[in-house]
Amino acid sequence: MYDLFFQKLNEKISFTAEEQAIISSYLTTKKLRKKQYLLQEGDVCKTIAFVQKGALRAYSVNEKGVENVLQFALEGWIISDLYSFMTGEPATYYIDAIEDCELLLITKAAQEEVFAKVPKYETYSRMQITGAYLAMQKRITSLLSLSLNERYLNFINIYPNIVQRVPQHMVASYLGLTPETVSRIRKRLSAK
Amino acid sequence: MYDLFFQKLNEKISFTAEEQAIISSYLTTKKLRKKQYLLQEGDVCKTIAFVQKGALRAYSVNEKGVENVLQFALEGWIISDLYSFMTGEPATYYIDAIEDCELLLITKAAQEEVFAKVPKYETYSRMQITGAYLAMQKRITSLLSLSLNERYLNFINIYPNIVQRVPQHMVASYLGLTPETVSRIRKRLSAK
DNA sequence: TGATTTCATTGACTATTATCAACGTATTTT
DNA sequence: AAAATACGTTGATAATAGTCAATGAAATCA
Repeated sequence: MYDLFFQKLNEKISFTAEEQAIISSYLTTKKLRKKQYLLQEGDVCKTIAFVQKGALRAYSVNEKGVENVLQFALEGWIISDLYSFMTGEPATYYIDAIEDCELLLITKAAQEEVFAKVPKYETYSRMQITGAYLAMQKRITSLLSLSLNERYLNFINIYPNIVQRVPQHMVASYLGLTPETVSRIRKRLSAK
Repeated sequence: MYDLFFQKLNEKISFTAEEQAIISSYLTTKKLRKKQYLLQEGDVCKTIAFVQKGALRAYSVNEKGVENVLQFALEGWIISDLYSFMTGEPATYYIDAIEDCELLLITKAAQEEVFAKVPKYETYSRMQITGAYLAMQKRITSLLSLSLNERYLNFINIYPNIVQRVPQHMVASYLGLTPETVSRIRKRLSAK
């Protein structure tokens, strides 16, 4: 049932069967159909979601209605409005399903009980957020120092599976480009 | 001696005097003169540095010799090449002192012993990196969705103290702009 | 203190990408 | 199955920031 979830955990730290049983007891499952929201701006984000199946994105919408994609999540990834989750403040972005999804959810209260009962889970959690921090740092470096061509190439190198499953205009938004520009970059690249 | 350091810790979680004594015993101090390196590209980053006094920056240098500022750190902040620190791989960026600095250092081995002896310190560490992650997320949003004017204004709003202490061309680099562009933005803003 | 280097500003020019609009195709909805 | 919507591509144009170069001021160094 929770195979992928524990596979990911055990890649970083090994958990015993008992520990896994304790953790499991705090998880709930949720299915989302394509285009459904997991979270809407203004709601408080009550859970962190682990993706068992499907694809989601987190995005904000500015005054002019322009969408900015902050994050994608595929199988094995985690997605949440972490600021809202941590503070209880209303969310500043939306999370919705790009494909039909199966998720595992954990609430803040549940997470804290698991931290208390299975300290290794807090270590895992620290390592997980550290990894997310480092990935984000790479993204900033890519935004600051690469040409648009390199930025796109770098992206499809790191996330080949995203490019195949996500509409191009969302990728453009993630990269800070217009859809037209991504289309032209692809054209240039395919000409070579 | 370690006043500022424990002040920062206690803002998030309170530590007893004993706990603070244990943690202290794992810290070392280091002074840096302006322009000295804390870390050079290619070295393994052995420590995380807490800034007691002064200002530093982390930056990478590309093939053309262009510097890209990834991070600033002032009093009370933490700075490190976390990827190198975590993995033991050679650092991909430099850290140097913008002003004379006084630092507290903790090695990876020391950190792990402290995690074992004072579990709360791991909780603190998780919260600290989570905060850094969220700050970085805001920076990405600023890079993706704000006009250059707004980006500069947003920066001086969040970090007024950095603008006063750091050369303008480093701020420009942090914002992904040329020094000329920042100069023109400032001119435009002062005209209003 | 005088010399040297670093830094910020300004102007002229160029390259690049966003914007706007139109079109054809694919996908979704009813 | 037909209609409506969403998506990607292409072209023309405009706006914007980068590049290059020169200057003066400030900070650093010897």
